[in-house]
Amino acid sequence: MSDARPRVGRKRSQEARLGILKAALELLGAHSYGELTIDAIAREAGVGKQTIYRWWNNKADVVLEALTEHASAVNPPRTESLETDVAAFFRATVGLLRGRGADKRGTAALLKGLMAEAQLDPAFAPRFQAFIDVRRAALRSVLVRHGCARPSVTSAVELDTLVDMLFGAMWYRLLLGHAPLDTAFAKGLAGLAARALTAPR
Amino acid sequence: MSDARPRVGRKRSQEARLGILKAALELLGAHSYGELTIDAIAREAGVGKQTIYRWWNNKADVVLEALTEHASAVNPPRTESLETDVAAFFRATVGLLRGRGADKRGTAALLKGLMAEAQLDPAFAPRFQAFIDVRRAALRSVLVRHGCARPSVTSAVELDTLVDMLFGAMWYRLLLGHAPLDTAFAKGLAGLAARALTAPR
Amino acid sequence: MSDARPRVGRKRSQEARLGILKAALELLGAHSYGELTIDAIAREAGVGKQTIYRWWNNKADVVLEALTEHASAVNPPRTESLETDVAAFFRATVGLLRGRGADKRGTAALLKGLMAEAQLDPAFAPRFQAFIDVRRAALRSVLVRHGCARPSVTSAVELDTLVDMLFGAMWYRLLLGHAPLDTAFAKGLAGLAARALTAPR
Amino acid sequence: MSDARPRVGRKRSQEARLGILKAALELLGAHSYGELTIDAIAREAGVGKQTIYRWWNNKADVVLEALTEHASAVNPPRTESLETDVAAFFRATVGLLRGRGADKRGTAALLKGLMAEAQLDPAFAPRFQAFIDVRRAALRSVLVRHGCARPSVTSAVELDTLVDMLFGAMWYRLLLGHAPLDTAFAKGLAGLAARALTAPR
DNA sequence: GAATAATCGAGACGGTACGTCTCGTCTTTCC
DNA sequence: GGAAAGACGAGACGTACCGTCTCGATTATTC
Repeated sequence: MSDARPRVGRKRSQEARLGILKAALELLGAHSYGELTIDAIAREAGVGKQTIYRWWNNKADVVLEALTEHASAVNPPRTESLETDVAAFFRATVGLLRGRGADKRGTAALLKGLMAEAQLDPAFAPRFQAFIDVRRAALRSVLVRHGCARPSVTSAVELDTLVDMLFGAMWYRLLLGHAPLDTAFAKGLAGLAARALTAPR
Repeated sequence: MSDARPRVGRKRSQEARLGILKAALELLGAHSYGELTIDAIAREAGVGKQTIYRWWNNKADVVLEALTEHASAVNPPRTESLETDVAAFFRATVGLLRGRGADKRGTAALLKGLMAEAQLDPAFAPRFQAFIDVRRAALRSVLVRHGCARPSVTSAVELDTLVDMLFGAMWYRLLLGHAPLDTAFAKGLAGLAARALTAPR
Repeated sequence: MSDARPRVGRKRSQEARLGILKAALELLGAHSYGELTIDAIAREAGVGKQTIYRWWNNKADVVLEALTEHASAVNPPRTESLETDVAAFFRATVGLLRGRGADKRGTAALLKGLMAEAQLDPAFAPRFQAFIDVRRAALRSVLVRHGCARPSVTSAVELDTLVDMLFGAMWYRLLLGHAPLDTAFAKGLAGLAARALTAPR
Repeated sequence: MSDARPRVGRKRSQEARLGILKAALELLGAHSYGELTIDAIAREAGVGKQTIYRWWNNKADVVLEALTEHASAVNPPRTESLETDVAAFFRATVGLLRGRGADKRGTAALLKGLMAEAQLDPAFAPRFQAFIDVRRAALRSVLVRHGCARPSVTSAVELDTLVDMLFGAMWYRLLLGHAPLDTAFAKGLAGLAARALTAPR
């Protein structure tokens, strides 16, 4: 199953790999995603450009891996309230709670850049898609757990639509920035979702 | 208010202006937004690059103007059913009904490109925002008309959240392409929205 | 005959052109030809790389033009003695007399580099050839003037061979550096040539 | 004198050594010297790059060794005529008679490449010099044998100059390719040399 | 026969120049 | 003064080799 091909030759340098991811995040802390450059990453990481191109296709791939590496595992809390769970979910996704150092600008800028890149580079889209799908599945499981499992109430299609509405609203605000992505918003979102689920047909 | 500046000298060539917008749309029909280039637009339109930069800031501005020029006025139908109205709205926005010629790939690619640009170019973001706001206001007015005006039922904040959910879901699918943006989706969306509005607190 | 094509558009910047040639010569004064870089020339000249590639094919072309621009016209002195003329010719070619400033290392290094490039880059060879041909023709005319015109004495083929011997010896010493390229050498060369011409068959 | 260092450990693989030299020559048969690459040699020879760098400094060193390995010993024929000897000498040097297989393009391309490298790489120059010196000494001995030994006729300096003229002419034509390096040329060269030696002062 | 040591094929590494591309500006000539 | 043409400075792109390094495997020698 595993293609254990690289048995000979020098092994991939983890130092270089982590250095590149770290450099990407640090540069994203100081400049916008659009200003990020493979050249700059290589310079900052003290690495040859070829070492980046050997393992990634472009800066979007690097940033995506930096994000997944950096992001803690997606295990949303299992509380009683759907509102709380959804809010926690958004917090985890957008990184409302800023980290230390390089994370100054939050994960938001990073996510926006990746979404932009997925639009401009068709080759990157599926990789970004896969990242997104994990989140979608997680949110979906939260909704299922909160009592939308009965087919009589909500069909699978409706469930997917609801996931799109929730995540869609989040991304919409994230991308456009016309309104804050705060807890109140998450609560309102969850409330509307709950009412949609419990309303009589 | 009116800066009556261009009183002397040659007048702006409408031929050039329309040629540029037309060239941009035609090129977008053949290639992706990311591949679009100011140089290519100028070449295709038989125009000097300076003529473009004199009136627009970058390709995103050109494309945005081409879109607004091209897009028919936003006047969604006023039917009895919220579902129908929402579906019509989406059709008008995304251009589900493909046009002829340059519009082969639909407006979808164009919108995705503009959203991407708004993420990467901070200067373009507000202009794109303005374009978006018009749509948001229109959808909001549709919702209001369909009986969500009573403060007892839905607060203004909730209404905004609902708009974000509807438009968000649409953009989410548009940008990620994980599911079709068809009429069924529009109907499902509208149905969930209606139930959220009518459910008991 | 003259392709008077570029009638519109910005004209070629002579400032840039001369700046590039000057930068190339200055860098050659400080480093060897092999160390010379298009990047460095562009940086030194304060010029975009594309401006170099627009008018030249590679660094060899730049250096060749810098050399011809810099070299004064080839008009060897017309003295009575063949020895003197040949010596003067070599002096003019190799640049035994060092110039001021950028010419510190003499033209020698430059010529060696161009000859090397002509071996490595087939596309450059004919351009270098043309440069060489001018010199060959000039030396040949010197020989003719000094009494080798009588077909009874020297055939055209022999004359060519003699030119190859004279220039060949010069280049041989220039390229290998096993012996000095001084006036004594030039005199000895001319003496042997004169004897070869005047010897009985 | 002998640095009996490698007393323990694995011995140098002659298979690898010969494979590298063979690969270099074969690649030189198919491409120009300038296109030759250490990477390509290693790949073609099925050898690690380090194995090349352990024993040679760069591709010029490899090619030079391939040449000396490949070249038959320099023992020019001792005939009565100076013309014949010189012609034979050139044939042996340039390899006018093409070999079979890898030698398709003759030794010419190889020699040109080495001369070019000697100009660009100061570290390689002396090694190439040594190769050249052997040839020079051989040609010189030929001239001496043919009666130029009497100091009354030709001084040592003049003899050196004559060698430079002969070899110089050959290299000049080899490098520039403006005229063929055939037997007629060799004969003409030898004839002029003979006349220069026998002419009265 | 184990320990030591040097070589081997493989291939990743840091570095650097390459030649191309697009950007947004500037200059020229024409209208 | 606008427009078409096109050169300009700037700088990132992705590729190609360079010469070095790290692997694990393979011979030799030495203890």
